[in-house]
Amino acid sequence: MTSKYERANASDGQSRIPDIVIGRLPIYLRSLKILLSQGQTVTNSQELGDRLGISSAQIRKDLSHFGEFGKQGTGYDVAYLCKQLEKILQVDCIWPVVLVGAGNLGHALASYAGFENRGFRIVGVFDNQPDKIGTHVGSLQVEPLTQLPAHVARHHCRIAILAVPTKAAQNVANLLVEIGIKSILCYAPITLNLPEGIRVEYIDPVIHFQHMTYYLEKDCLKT
Amino acid sequence: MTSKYERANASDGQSRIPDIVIGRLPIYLRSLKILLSQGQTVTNSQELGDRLGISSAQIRKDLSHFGEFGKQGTGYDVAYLCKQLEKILQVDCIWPVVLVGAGNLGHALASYAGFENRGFRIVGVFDNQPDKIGTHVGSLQVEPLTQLPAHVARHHCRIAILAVPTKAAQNVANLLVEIGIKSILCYAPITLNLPEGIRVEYIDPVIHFQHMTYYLEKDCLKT
DNA sequence: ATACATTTGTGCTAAAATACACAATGGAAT
DNA sequence: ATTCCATTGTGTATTTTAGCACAAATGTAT
Ligand SMILES: NC(=O)c1ccc[n+]([C@@H]2O[C@H](COP(=O)([O-])OP(=O)(O)OC[C@H]3O[C@@H](n4cnc5c(N)ncnc54)[C@H](O)[C@@H]3O)[C@@H](O)[C@H]2O)c1
Ligand SMILES: NC(=O)c1ccc[n+]([C@@H]2O[C@H](COP(=O)([O-])OP(=O)(O)OC[C@H]3O[C@@H](n4cnc5c(N)ncnc54)[C@H](O)[C@@H]3O)[C@@H](O)[C@H]2O)c1
Repeated sequence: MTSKYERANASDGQSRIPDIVIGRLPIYLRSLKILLSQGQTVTNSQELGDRLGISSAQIRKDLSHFGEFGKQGTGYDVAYLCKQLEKILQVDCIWPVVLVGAGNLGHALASYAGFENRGFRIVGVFDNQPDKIGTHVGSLQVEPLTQLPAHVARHHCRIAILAVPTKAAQNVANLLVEIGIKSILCYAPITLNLPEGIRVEYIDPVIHFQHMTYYLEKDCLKT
Repeated sequence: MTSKYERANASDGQSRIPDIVIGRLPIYLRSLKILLSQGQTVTNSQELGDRLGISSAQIRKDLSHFGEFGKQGTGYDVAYLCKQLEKILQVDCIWPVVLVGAGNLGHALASYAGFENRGFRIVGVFDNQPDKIGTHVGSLQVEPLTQLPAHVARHHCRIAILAVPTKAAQNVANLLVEIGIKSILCYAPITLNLPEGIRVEYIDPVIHFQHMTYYLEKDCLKT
């Protein structure tokens, strides 16, 4: 579905940076931006690691894939490292995102104010139920699914949020791919089957719960 | 060969099963339950792997940590493997969960019907804003935060969902730990600092988006 | 009964990820 | 100017994770 290594290291055309490293960068960025908002100007791999529960060596090695951002003896300039990470992740801009499914979850997402200052904006909300269409969610109005292709084309959307019922998810995902979406954040509790080159990430709280319960002392309600 | 399995706690130095293996079991279970609901009685590691984008060997090896569940030449009985995975993950029961934060996201979660048949039930919703208290979310009524400790004790809750604003998240998390919560699913975009032994899992859609954009052709709005 | 087709469970190998440890560097103090 | 200290960036070692490949088991067809 998604090849793990797609982008070359800037300094070496051959080498690829492990996806697991890329996956940690947004965590670093999130923490750095909190430091920045608190007025801290300098940090170091130890401090950042302590905050995140990651070893300092891990952080240094991850960053070293992309360049030298720190100063020996001092650490990292918070604002500078933020900027660099935003550039690496390509979030030094605002990506337009379409949201499909204007149900309970869709409403929460559409009215969420925390996307914009981290690089994303929901530019359209779509549903196939007549009674949903025209209703307001956040600052947007729900549009019919038939408008989705034109909307994606007009806004050059490459990212979609899938917040439809499980039974509709695969079909809607197929449609999204057909009209040019490259990355899907899927909230439906199902693994989608999509062509190579389409990246799908999943959010399913129950997966997290079931992971947690493995480690808990059993003390739950009998069924 | 080892038909017994042990809980992989931190103290369990000898025979602990890698956390990454535990993390895949809920994915297997989710897929198996879909097969089951479609009436399929038998599957095999190849089919399951194809559906999930995981190698068949990986699946067999993961399962082999816990026992022998398959039949050579045939594969796995879907219902039986489901039952076994539910037992291993300790979701052959219903875990009571408390939800803190009755905002947009809290509403979506509280009214979500998909928890119960996968082992979880939200038994209380809490908020500290007077205007939220008493309002209905799903089938529950929002209670004041002051009621939380008694509620957790009464229901023997060990799991909490944290859906409060970022700036309140750490404080509320500290409270949750004090009153006996062992596992937290945190929706606030922040890494919590909590004592050893408390498990926290995070859901932050922006982390997923920023991971995706690394691999996308840059074609987003300039800021 | 025998041959054949499948698929598991697993010992071993390969690859990936993480941790260690330290030379090199920059800044502060004396 | 020199010493001292903190911290980076990275070569190497260790640990963890994934993949390979096949004997053993099971069912089916002849
Ligand atoms: N609500 C939650 O907190 C929550 C939690 C976990 C997972 N989920 C998952 O997220 C998804 C959405 O959940 P929800 O609670 O918002 O459900 P919902 O039923 O409230 O909303 C689903 C929306 O999708 C629309 N829809 C249905 N078929 C469609 C189609 N073919 N094309 C476009 N729109 C379509 C419906 O009209 C509805 O508005 C579900 O898959 C659910 O399992 C939700
Ligand atoms: N809405 C989304 O789709 C979405 C998406 C991503 C992340 N999040 C995150 O999830 C969290 C909740 O988001 P939301 O959109 O529901 O926000 P919200 O503002 O709608 O709701 C937050 C709720 O928490 C309550 N609250 C505040 N302080 C509290 C405290 N100390 N104790 C108890 N309750 C308290 C508020 O009264 C409010 O009801 C936030 O951290 C947000 O960043 C939300």
